[in-house]
Amino acid sequence: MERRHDLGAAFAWLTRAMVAAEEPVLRAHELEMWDYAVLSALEDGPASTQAELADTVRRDKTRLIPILERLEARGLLRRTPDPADRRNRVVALTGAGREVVASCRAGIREVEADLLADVEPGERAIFVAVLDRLADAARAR
Amino acid sequence: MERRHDLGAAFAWLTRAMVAAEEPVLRAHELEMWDYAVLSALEDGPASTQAELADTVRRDKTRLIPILERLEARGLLRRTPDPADRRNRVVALTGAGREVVASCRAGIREVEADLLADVEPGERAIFVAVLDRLADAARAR
DNA sequence: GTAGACGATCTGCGCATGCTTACTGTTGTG
DNA sequence: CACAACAGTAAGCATGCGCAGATCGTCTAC
Repeated sequence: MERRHDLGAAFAWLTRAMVAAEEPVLRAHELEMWDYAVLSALEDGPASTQAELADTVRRDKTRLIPILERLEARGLLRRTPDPADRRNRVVALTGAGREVVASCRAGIREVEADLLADVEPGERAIFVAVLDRLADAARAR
Repeated sequence: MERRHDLGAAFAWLTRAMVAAEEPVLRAHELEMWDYAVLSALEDGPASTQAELADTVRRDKTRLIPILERLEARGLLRRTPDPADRRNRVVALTGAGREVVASCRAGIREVEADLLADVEPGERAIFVAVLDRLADAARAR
């Protein structure tokens, strides 16, 4: 019987550690973790409704609203009424938002590199690839 | 520039997914997640103080107390005053506790196997090994 | 056109969390 | 012996969370 931590426990610890390690990066850009999550989700393209955006970032749609307002007030994103269905508000990054999230990501990549510094490059690549696939699968559920 | 999720986001999603997937296993043993975490932490040996135990499971010591009382009432662990320093209560698994946690772990290993089912065995071994090492490092901080 | 569905928003409930304070019993140090 | 430090316990506070309900404006199907 192999002797190791439960995967769930390992994921939980690493989540905590990453949140803590990334906090200075986000604070340097005056962003909360959820702000970054939202901006990051919009990088692949606008969200056609706020409800859809709430779903992709796994956050309650009512709790998402203050975040969107803050980010819009800072000029990082725009909410435009959808002319085809005026119930919807399309959420899209602005140029400034794209810059901020790119800068954040660069900082976060450094933190990640630090975490993985002691892992041999070959194993590191496999680890990251598998993690990415598993995350996709977990997200799809 | 490689196109992938942030590690932190991946860890967070997988944590959620594992908590959800393991819930039926724990419920079958009438355990909360924290109950399992406590019992699991005690598997390697008794905790010489409750504060130390709280620290290893990363839980506030005052919040740990009701958990310990519940588990002790169910006969899964024992809190014995330390004769050498009667301020301390040594927390140790009972035989029943050891059985329950072993049974839980077996169920959780199945859930984990399910998660990793689509990963090729060689990559799976590397992934699990690296994850385990990273978790240890994150925990030590 | 009327009814039902849906998106955005607001408000509030219940729950879990980490922290803080306070109290008691115990230890050991000066 | 007195006093500071520490473990265990209890109680309270502020925060953040998901979720439910209500409202309003907007579609869409009949």
